[in-house]
Amino acid sequence: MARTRASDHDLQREEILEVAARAFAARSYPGTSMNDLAQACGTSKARLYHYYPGKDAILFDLLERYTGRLIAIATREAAAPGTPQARLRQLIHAFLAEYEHSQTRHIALLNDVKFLDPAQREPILAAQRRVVELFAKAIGAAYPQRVDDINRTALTMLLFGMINWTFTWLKPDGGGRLSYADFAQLVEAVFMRGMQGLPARADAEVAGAVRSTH
Amino acid sequence: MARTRASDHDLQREEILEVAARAFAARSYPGTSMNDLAQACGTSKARLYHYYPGKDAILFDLLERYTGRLIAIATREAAAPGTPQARLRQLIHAFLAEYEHSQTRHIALLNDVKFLDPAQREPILAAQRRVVELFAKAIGAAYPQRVDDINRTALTMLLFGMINWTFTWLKPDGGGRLSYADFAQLVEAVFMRGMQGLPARADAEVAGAVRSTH
DNA sequence: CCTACCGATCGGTAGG
DNA sequence: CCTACCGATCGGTAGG
Repeated sequence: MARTRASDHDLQREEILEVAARAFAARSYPGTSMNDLAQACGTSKARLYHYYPGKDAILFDLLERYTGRLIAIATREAAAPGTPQARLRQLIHAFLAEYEHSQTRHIALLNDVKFLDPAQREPILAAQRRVVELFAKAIGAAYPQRVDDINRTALTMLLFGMINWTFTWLKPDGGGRLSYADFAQLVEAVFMRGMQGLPARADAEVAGAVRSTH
Repeated sequence: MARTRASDHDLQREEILEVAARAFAARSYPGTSMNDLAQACGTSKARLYHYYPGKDAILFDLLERYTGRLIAIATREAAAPGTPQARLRQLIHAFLAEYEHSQTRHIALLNDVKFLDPAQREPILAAQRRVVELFAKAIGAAYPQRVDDINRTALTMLLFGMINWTFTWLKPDGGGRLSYADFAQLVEAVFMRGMQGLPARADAEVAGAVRSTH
């Protein structure tokens, strides 16, 4: 046998997570029973309990893996070459590319974190905060004169709002006339042009003026 | 007695809806039992069943009233005086003002429509489509040269994305430094400036040219 | 005689 | 890794 016991175990868990993400997205976490999951997996409830100690462990593993992937993408793009604006553009495109094939996991992340107990919920929320922070940094670096402590979070959530709920209307792989890549282009155009329209910070101008007179 | 039987009945139902919206927002529809609702209302389950024939009827009444309010707002703003751009600006502000004090109902609308059976779900979805359509019309009227059949839905959902998930991060009434009205200003600035950056439609330009040469 | 409820419990099913 | 179950709780309804 080529595959070891451990790797097979992991493969089984991945299949369970795939099915669970679909079920949680369709009926939510409390609306999905372990019997639902067993049936969707074509197996028994007892078999599920062999791979995971409980329903919550399935949700936690699912969300931990997914948020880990989002952090990896955001971290990778933050270290990419090019100008800050080019990096922000790449970040938008990279996230929408990920969202295109992670719809069910994304829905579970947005709707079901609240059903984890605090000890499991906290690391997931921390990961989400980390992703938001990486976006905030990317926006601030691209538009240093437009972003301040007051509008920083709002601008970040405004950009997230544009891309984070595509699953509600945009289907993957050419269901409609507009692809995820097309939409990324549109988000980039509207957001980045929109940022240029914001008033420049007074202190940013002063800092520049001070620097230029010394 | 000043209050009639009917109006008292209606008052009771409104109080139930208020509590139910809070519960559904916090724990989702399937995660909320009739016992939970009864306890939160400080009453008995039997009393709940006196006012509503079932749990689903509570969710339906809640969502029907809320979507009705959203349609009323969008319809009112569509008929307001001023330029198309001023109307779009007013529409953004009016929706964010509504969202500020409808957070729990809004969460229930976004997460729990799927738990209604098809006969009850369809009118709610139709109402949502109506709201989207009114926004699409407002955007198209404000920027006739930037909107076409391909980007119309995407631009509408992009604007909805900016405002529709404020409940995830923006708290009502000055919890933070940024108010809902401030955020509406920011959305207006970024979106409307962003729209100006989109390429003008070829046929729109041609139509204008044709008109000017005749 | 109806409405507006009550305490108690129905038949089934949840996670484990 | 299945069958046979558990304590508890689900949405909904009985009699009075």
